[in-house]
Amino acid sequence: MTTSANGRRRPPTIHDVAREAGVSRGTVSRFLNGGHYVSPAARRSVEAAIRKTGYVVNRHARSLSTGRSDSVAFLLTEPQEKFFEDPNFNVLLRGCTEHLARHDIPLLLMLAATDDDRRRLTRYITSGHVDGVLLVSSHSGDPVAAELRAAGMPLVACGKPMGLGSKVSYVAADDRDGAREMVRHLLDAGRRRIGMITGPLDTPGGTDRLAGYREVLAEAGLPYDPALVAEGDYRRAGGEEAARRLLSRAPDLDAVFVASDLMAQGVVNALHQLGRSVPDDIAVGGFDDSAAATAVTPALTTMRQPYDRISAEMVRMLLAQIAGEDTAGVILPTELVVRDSA
Amino acid sequence: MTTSANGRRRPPTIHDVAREAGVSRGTVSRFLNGGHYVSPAARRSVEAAIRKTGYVVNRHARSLSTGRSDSVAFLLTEPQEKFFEDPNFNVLLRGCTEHLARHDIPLLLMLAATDDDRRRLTRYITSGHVDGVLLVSSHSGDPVAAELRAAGMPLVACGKPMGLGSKVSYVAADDRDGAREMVRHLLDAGRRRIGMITGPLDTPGGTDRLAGYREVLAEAGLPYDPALVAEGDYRRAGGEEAARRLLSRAPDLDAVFVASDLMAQGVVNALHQLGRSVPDDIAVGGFDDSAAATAVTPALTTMRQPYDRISAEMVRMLLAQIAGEDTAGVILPTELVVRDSA
DNA sequence: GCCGGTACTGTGCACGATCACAGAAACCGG
DNA sequence: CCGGTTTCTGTGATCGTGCACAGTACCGGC
Repeated sequence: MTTSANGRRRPPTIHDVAREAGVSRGTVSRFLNGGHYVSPAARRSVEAAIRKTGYVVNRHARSLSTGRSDSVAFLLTEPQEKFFEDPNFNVLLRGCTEHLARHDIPLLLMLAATDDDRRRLTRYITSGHVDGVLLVSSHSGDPVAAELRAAGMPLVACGKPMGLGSKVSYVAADDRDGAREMVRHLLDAGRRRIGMITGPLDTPGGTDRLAGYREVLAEAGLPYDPALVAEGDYRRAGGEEAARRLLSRAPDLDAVFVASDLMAQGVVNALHQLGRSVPDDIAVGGFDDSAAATAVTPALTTMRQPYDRISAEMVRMLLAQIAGEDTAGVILPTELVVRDSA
Repeated sequence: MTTSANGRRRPPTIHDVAREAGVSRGTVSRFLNGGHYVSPAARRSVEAAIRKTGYVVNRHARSLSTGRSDSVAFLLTEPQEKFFEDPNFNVLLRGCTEHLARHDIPLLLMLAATDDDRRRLTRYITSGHVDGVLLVSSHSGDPVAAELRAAGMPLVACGKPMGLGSKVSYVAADDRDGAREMVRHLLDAGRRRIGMITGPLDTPGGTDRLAGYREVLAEAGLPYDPALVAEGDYRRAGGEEAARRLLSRAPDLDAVFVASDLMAQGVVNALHQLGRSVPDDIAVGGFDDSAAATAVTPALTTMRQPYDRISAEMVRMLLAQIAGEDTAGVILPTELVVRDSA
């Protein structure tokens, strides 16, 4: 006698509830979906029957019938470590979860580190399990995006996609303008030998911030010196390493614009170890205004990326696409946050 | 004229493929599921038809028919930041993903930070969208676990559950024995004033490691001094802070056993700032053997948790449960890794 | 008493797959 | 050429829902 009181394993169906409540399946179904056109008496007995049977709706059957799944994927097409380390990513993820929660839509995080994962998850997504996809990928010429769009899947990317022809909706911060403002801030503070540690230069975010840096230097009549620029990878350790490279090439730097706070944290550590004081010897400007900005001493002057607005906008656009509307790209402004490092 | 060549939006069904290939639905279905009893000629024309129509199986229909969903949830019932920071969590997650991939099963990561999220996701899970759940939660008297088990959902927890009556299968490292081995190692090195920074003491992992520490001290005839013990939260910053507390109370410590490498990293930083050298003044023993162990100088002596085996075991047990078998708890041994810090 | 309208209820079909089953075709040994 | 097995194929029935639709009951107004 191992099985419990109910010998059957089959979960209760809407039919069981209907029988228990003494009404028809249709009435139960109406009750479940808003409850319009259900008499108070029927409503009460259905409620009781649901409690008694422990009924939960079978989402496969519902989805098959309606064509919707009422869930959304958050797809990460790169190794998760890189993003999990970044406080901003957590803010973005949390924001998307919360905004979707208002519509009672669960968010499924899918991690695709390998090509094999990508294939498996692409198939999973296109086979109807989600209504739409929020995509995060720094190398955003991502074939996955094109593939999902081709399958007619609603999709919004975080960050400007690389290929312009792909017609992928996106939400991004204004990288170029943000970089301009930060470099101008450094110039206004009297700095003249300003270096930069960029993000990966095969991504739009990486190149746009570099472009802003170069523009402002040119406008100020300062020469562009490639020796003052080092490429980083948005990670803490990468920033530390890039700072060492940069200072060995150009010991006379008086400021560095670093394309992410996480890297800037590494930069500040490296400068301390090299005996340079921040900001007296060298000013450091970050980017993101992530938790890393205030976790370091001195606290970072940085460009705030409006991650709360970005997640809100991504969700809004995705729901619009799911509802059948077309959406385009959105670029949101950044904001200078002056603290102690510059 | 905004729509593309095919005016309809309806994705192709198995029926469309069958018609295109000149065979019946049954034959296409057999082809899709292993391909037994399908003649070579039929096979070829079905393959061609699938390519031509761009057919992908509708998983809702399949799941409705089979009762399976061929996907698994990885449920995190606490704020993600805490776990995402931990390199071990990434190893565990990656391991589960890979082991499931061998069975072609996608893993869906579900984050439940709030009670609201927990309700939503519990409903989502019990309504049939996944075949089983891998649960990670440090406060593992988790009501979610009990609820899912009550609904008959296969479930394996990472870490020993708090309530013994809950009958939840789990996989855990041998915390008590690991702690014993580390403290014995510190004693063997001649240390006598050994402090400890624990994990949260409302979790089994936290109390078991503390128990091991106390046992070995007692066996060595050393007194247990509560002033030498501080409670931490497994996070880097928490370790740093706990170390300061500990040293202000007991400046004559000659060793600390820290219940996680991430905290130990913070401890080493704090000790450096306080002018103590590691391991000469104070030896530091960690726990986990995570990436943090080698990211710090000196590299940490630590207890390795076999995360690759843990993930393998969790997946194996979950699949067994899905197949209808019963599984119990599994405790895996840890291993002392001697490096420079102790 | 008939009318139109509103509130409510039940029936049957559709969704897109799997699966059991029956029957056809092919093969094979005697 | 027969009976028996194996291989292959198509035809319903089925899974649990939502939804369109038909139908009932009640109500107020002329």
